[in-house]
Amino acid sequence: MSNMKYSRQRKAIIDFLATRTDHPTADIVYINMRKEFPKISLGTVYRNLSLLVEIGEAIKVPCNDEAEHFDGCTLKHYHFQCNRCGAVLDLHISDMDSLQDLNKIANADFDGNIEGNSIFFYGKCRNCVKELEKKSKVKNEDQKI
Amino acid sequence: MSNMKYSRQRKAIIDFLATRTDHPTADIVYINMRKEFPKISLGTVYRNLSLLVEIGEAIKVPCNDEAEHFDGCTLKHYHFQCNRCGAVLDLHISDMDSLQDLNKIANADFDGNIEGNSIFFYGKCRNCVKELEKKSKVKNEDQKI
DNA sequence: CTTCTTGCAAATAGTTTGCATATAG
DNA sequence: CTATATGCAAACTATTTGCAAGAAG
Repeated sequence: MSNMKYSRQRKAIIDFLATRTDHPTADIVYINMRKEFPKISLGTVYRNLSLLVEIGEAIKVPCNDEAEHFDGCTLKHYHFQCNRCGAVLDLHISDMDSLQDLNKIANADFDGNIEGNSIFFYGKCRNCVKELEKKSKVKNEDQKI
Repeated sequence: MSNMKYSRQRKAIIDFLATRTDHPTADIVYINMRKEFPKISLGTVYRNLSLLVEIGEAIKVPCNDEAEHFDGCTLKHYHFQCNRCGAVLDLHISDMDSLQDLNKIANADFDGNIEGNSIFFYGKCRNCVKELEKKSKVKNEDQKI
């Protein structure tokens, strides 16, 4: 990994991920890169994203979507996906203590070695909660996302 | 969903899922169905699997694999994936109390509505732990999975 | 110069779908 | 009979890869 050369495309992808909190898919990254590099290819985007994951500058967010989501923030945190609009959001839990022993608890009944876990929350995001409130008040209005 | 007709293929898929604890992918189901129905198509397998998921007779196991894994056991339990051999196993946690308040804890700092979570554990399964022990004793032996 | 990176296009893996035929009710 | 299910093949989506040309060190 030390044999990595600088590339403007990679730099742009890193910068882009840093500005986003919504964990874009490779395709979203691609679309945005094309503004600056009209001829960039999806292959380049994928190659760089997995390279960044390999060297720890990004993580793949495990969520139950068809497509992989990428996160430029590698600090430990949890993720949430809205099952109405599909947005993937960060979740910062202040009371982490409750989660500390999760692996230990799970290992108690498991014949093997548990090394980690990934927790994924789902529900309705703030916007969708609002939308739904509106809809229940004005029932004859069409659904707008 | 009440307009569902009986089919021998669907029955066989349900029975097959019930006998397996390792959460097969659609492809594995397909391969096994071909023993009884040599001309069954992957399309039929996929159609039935998603139908079963819809009516709650099976669940999609959320794991970070390329392919979807299906589980015939719809009772609440957790999953584990071995990051050496890729096996997906069930995890039965007896001390569930610790997990009860997870949504509540997460919701405390979240602007929206958390409805559920999925926890996925990873590490080394029993077999791989054994294999690795063997390897560290007999270092000149090749890796056998 | 040598190695890494890119753009392009073709390949791949998993899954879905249109359609004519077969089967259940 | 009528509606649902099947087999088959083609379509589709996300991702990966081979290769010749371009940029970095």
